[in-house]
Amino acid sequence: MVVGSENRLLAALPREGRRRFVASCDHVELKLHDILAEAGEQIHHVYFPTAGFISLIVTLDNGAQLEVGIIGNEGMLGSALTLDVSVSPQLAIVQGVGTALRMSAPAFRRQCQQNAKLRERLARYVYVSMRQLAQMSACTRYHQVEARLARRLLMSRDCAGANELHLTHEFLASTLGVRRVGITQAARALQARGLIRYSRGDITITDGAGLEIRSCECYGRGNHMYAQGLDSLRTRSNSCMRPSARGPPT
Amino acid sequence: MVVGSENRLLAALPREGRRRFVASCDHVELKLHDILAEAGEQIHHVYFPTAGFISLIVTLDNGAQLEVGIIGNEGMLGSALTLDVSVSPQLAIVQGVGTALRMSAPAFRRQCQQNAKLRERLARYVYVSMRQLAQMSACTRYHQVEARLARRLLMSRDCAGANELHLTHEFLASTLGVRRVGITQAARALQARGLIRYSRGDITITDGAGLEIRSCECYGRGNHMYAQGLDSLRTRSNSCMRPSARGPPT
DNA sequence: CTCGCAATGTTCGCTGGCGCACTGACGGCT
DNA sequence: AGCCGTCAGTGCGCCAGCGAACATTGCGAG
Repeated sequence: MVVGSENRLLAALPREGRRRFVASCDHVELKLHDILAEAGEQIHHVYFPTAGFISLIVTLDNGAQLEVGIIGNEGMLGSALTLDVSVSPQLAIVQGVGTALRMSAPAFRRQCQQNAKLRERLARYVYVSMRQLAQMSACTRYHQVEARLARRLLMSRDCAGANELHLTHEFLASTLGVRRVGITQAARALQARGLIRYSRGDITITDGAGLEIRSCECYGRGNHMYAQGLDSLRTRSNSCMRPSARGPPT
Repeated sequence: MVVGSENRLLAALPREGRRRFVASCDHVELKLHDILAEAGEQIHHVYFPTAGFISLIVTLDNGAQLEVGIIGNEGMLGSALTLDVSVSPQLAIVQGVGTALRMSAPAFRRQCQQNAKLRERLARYVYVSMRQLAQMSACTRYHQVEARLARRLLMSRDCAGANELHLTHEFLASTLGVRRVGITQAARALQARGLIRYSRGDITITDGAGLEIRSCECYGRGNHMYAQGLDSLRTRSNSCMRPSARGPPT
């Protein structure tokens, strides 16, 4: 398969189990702004993105929203089912066009029951997700807009697998929970340093390494969490805080 | 057993399984500032508080800390083990003196393997924890100090099972990730409304209902999540956002 | 009784981000 | 051509919370 057209959560499964799993899936397109799950509603399908990404969004009573996580080809939407809960914890919206493997909730339950290796992988994924949520909390609290923007752009890049992104200031503002003007300022600062270029919804990362430096530690930590999730968290006692590659683009 | 001396996560287990489970536990005291787990380190024991509570804390590179969750008698410390991961995701410190049932990690793994009902309960708990983390993220981002303080006091009350709390401004500041001065201001505002009284580390909630009104929605939502966790999340499609009682004190 | 310390009260200037409103630029559609 | 919608730039007043001091109070140890 072409690099990037694979879901890395499934890629780590043994060949045979993966074939059976994928055979029960549909290949679907992720269209911009598709709502794949709503907070508190039943989960009908699980999604394993192979390209593009999905935002997980918390909505408060006053209507304020905050992105609490994104799901790219390193993860899945609907992991609550692995916890035997069929209610979606958050709103899930496609924010980066792409494709995904989709499976119905009942079929997914059956696969989980039959496939121990799958269960194990997914349990790890849930664990990593929890760490990410906690890290995001602190990030949102303490880090400044410019650093968070840099982090978010890098994460988008990793999901998209390309340095060219289609993200408007307006959208980035809503995901980071700040004003659009705040993004404009931060983006200009990054552009002034030659790290990105942008125009009318197209953002190009021109210096990924530089952007990492301006981004907050949460980017590296996140990568490291996923990297850990891929190998043995069971036995090791890792120091757990060193950044590492989640897979820079082509 | 005396009300409040029970861990509610275990209380929901069938009588026989619970007896076997508790038989493998030690009864231990939770002493103030005991560190029960460190971020990235091995989990040696799991804890089921029966009184008091444990803070989960994320630490950033610059040393800034933020409490991302608390564990009282509705939960457990070490749930990562149910995900087959033995590395603690966060720092866990006793912030409210009390008692807990403690079990070694290997024994806990065995119990999980043998006891399907236990696994089911714990999976639910992990799910609820994830929702809480996400909610906290948004709360920390958008809600003001006074409302967050009110929420935190109510949560402490529920854990302690009493309206008299022992919490200094300094401590509350660190958990909410704000300055001590911010707590002083917020606490004075709450006291002026006659909702609490405090002096030198002793805080008394004098009007719990009033405090709920001043607190942010996250308090009610949290309670509702736990309440849901106790009954069937599997089949229902709940609207999921109505507050309800998590158990006001005696 | 007194010293020391923990806990709380208070002040002052600062700043990051907010809310709002308006402007300008580009591009697709009719 | 003209229009409209999307996207970005700018200015202005505002405020919650920050950071850093310093003052006060009450309690326990010696």
